[in-house]
Amino acid sequence: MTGIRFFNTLTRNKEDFVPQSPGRVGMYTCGPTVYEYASIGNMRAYVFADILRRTLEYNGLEVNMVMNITDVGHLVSDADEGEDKMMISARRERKTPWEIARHYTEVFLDDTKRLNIRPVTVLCYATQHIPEMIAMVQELADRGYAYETSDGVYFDISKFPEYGCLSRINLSEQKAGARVEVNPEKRNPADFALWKKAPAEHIMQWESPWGMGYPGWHIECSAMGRQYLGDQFDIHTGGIDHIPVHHENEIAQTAACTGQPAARFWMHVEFLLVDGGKMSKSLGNVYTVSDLEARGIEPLAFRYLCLGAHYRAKLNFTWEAVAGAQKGLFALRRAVQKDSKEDRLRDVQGRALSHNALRFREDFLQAVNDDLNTPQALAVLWEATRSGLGSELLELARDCDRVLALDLAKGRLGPDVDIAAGDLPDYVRALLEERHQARLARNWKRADAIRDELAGLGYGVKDTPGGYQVTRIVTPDSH
RNA sequence: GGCGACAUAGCCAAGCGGUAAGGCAGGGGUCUGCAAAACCCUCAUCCCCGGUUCGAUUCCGGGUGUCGCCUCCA
Repeated sequence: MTGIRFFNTLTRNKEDFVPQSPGRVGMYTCGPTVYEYASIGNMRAYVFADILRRTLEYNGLEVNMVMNITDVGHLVSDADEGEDKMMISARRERKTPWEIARHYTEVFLDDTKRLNIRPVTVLCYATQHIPEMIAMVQELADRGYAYETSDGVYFDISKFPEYGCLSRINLSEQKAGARVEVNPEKRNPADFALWKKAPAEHIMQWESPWGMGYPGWHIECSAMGRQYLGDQFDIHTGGIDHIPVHHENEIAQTAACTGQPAARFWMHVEFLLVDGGKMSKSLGNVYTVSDLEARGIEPLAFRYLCLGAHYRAKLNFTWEAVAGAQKGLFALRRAVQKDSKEDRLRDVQGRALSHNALRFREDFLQAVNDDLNTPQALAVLWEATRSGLGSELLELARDCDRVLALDLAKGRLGPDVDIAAGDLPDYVRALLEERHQARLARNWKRADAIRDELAGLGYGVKDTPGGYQVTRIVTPDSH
């Protein structure tokens, strides 16, 4: 079997990946803070985590994948300043934080579904694990890593000399407080909140040894990761922006309790850029999966776009690029399904792949196992489409799709959607019939005129040896 | 100001010591009344300048440029 190699942020090296328990992998993915709609930038991170999970499973490993939903405690600033994001959205939308969380969680899960991201094994909500978090904060306090201030309980970074091991940051070189005023009660500028004492207006608050309050964002992940995966698990994933603060803090918290940095492998996805720069609200380019659909781009075309770039490289999102991805995906499916007539299909299904197809499968496996080189994996599949595999190509594609999840065997084949004849308005049917007669009479002029007319009405006609085919034209917005 | 990443054809991008994967777009062709689809062919010497090497897009140094983090964010 081809060995799996992953880039580990902790060591900055590609390393052989071997699960600590044979055959089983425990992984934790930092989930969304459900205070607004997730952008396609967020979704890239979850597509990545999904590809990682699927690749492990493709290798025959059983994956226990845990993801959190942060529905409390994520403040506006990671420096523990500002308000809880949930509270701000609640005020803005005149709803309770609970309603906010429920709504955005639902939309998020729906988006992941449309992107063919498999449901995780354990989806855990921060608000449902408060006791575990309190226990961990208490443990840190008992071990001398935490101290109480007037507004909360903080982690004392000076007690954890390894702090910075992930981001390789030298705290003494950082200009903490250069831009934001540091809480004067903090012993060290980079100390972070484990527990925040809640002001009366904060709706989400719980009883604790330090009074009413709510957990810090970082302790949420540490506590839940530990609860579901143990003191030391295999992989922890997240966005590259989490390296310096969130994951550094997670490592500090867990290691202070267990002596181990939570996960053996830390894997991080790069950012998705939009038009060469960061997406931002002020530029109005924070797109969601729904925005893509509104422009006629199917969610899976975005997934295809993500797969076309390596996860550790920045990916530049442009409308031209997704449109290209959409066309490429259609073409790939067409190539795969070309020979998938039902009878032939039944013929090949379940049969072992031929020597030729197995070679492609091996190349594909090698690509994804090499630190998830999905661009290379896609190239292998494209190569296979024109290598004369015949109907067996479909079986190969099905197999690859266990990782890619692009609906290769059943997805849409083009921008136009076929319509059943019965759904056509009478006048359209009349035009079609007239055109058909015109063609039989070799009256090309009249036939083409009708085709144009139908196009104006939103219907496409294609002539095939077996007759004509009608489609509803849903061309993507050309922007 | 401090730290870091990246720079490959019109676009999205692999490769990272032995003379550049793949997709989209473009050009040419086969087929079809035309169109669509399909198929075939075609389309780059890798930001600049030095250095190391038999040999560099791939390593080192210096430029230039872009992006990011330090402040919210996957």
